[in-house]
Amino acid sequence: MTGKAYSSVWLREPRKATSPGRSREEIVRAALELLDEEGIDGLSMRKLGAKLSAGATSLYWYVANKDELLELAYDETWGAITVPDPEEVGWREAASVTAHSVRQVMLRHPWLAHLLGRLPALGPNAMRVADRMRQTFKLAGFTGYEVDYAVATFTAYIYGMTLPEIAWNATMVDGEYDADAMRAQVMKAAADFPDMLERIDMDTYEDPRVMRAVAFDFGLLSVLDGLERRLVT
Amino acid sequence: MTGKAYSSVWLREPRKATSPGRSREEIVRAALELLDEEGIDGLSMRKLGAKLSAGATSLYWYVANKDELLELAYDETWGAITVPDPEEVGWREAASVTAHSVRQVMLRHPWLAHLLGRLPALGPNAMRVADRMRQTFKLAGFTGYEVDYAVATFTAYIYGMTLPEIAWNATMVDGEYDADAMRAQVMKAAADFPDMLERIDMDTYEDPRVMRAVAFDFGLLSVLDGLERRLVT
DNA sequence: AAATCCACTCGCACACTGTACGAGGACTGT
DNA sequence: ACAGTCCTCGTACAGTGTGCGAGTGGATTT
Repeated sequence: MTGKAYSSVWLREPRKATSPGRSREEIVRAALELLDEEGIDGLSMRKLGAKLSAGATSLYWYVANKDELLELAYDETWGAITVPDPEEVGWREAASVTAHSVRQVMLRHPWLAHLLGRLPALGPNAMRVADRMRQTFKLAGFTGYEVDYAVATFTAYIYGMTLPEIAWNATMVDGEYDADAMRAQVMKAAADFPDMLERIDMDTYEDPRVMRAVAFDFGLLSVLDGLERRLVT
Repeated sequence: MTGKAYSSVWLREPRKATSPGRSREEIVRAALELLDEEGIDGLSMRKLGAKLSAGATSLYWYVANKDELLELAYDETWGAITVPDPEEVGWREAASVTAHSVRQVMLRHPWLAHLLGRLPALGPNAMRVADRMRQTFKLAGFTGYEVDYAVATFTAYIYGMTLPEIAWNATMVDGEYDADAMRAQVMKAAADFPDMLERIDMDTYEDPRVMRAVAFDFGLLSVLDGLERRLVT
């Protein structure tokens, strides 16, 4: 027996927008605003309805449920990602620009941290980016499954690096915590590990934003070098 | 003016367990069971209370709130991670074993996907692992901030690679979806991208579990090679 | 022995969530 | 005028985390 068909917004026909006022696009746009302003918990159907001067349940005409709405908003952000044509700029440059672009978009929409890697990325924008990434690593010289492995490694690095950065921003920058007080407390937690203590002490003299950016470049260079090395042998 | 002090379970004194019956440890253990069995949404204070034959709000004597409970459960899983002494086995071997161990633990506790990179990892177990990782990359030859960059790159890769794997398992393995039906639908979503279609077609002939493992090793090798390359120049 | 204290339990209540349902309104084509 | 379709939304339900305050039982102090 076959199981239930996998269901995603992208696998169904959208409702044709007959009414000029309300539309799926407008709802998604409003949802994005709410998400950017108040984060993932700030988006509730009631609030979204109010923002659109509509009843909460009216939205269910355009969107099957909240998850579907998130899928739509999710794909929308993929649209903002720049993926240069690798044929023009070379694969390393293309990969590098892509990586930085993904990071920037993630930092601009911190709520993505809760969706990335959880939702299937089947929307047209995500597909476009994924396709371009494949082209990039094909041009680099990968073939067969190794194209996938390379893309997976590359994106894994970007996600894994940016995710904690978002979390950090959420508690420290937007949050209401005092940096000095926090460091003092973290040092208490690390009391048993002299090396970690020394490490934390170093933090005092550096701008964490800059550090993050430098770390990202360092890691990106490493990952691309490591991938390139798979090609020569 | 100073902001609010950052608050985490680890930065407070735990309540001494005077009562023999209920204790913080027992609550965390029960929470872990619930999380493993029913996932992150399966854990509610009421359900957890019922499991322990207690009222939901009784737990608040031992734990300040749900987030704190999650912090405790979170750290518990770090305890299961194997980090070999790099002095004994060499840094590459130590890193490799660590990476695989983290992946295994994550796959065994899929709910971690919702916490990793979101919660600060300040618990004793997480600290132990972090410290060992630093030793590993110090032994490799990194110094100063580069130790951090290397560790961050390394862990970013592991998280970023395993996170989507967990999501995939959740929908396909534990989920109720039919693989063939899903592939057919995904192909529809990728209709505009001939290269992606070709790629999806390849999937038919491979065991995805094996593919994931191979991909992980491929990427790990790349990352470690890339990091090693930072040392020689 | 009596009184006080404190560790602990928990029922109730509040504000909030997603969304199923079904009654209605508005507009179209016949 | 009637039928049908598109669209709105009030109400309701089952759930969530958790603040509050009353209550209980055992140990400590007077």
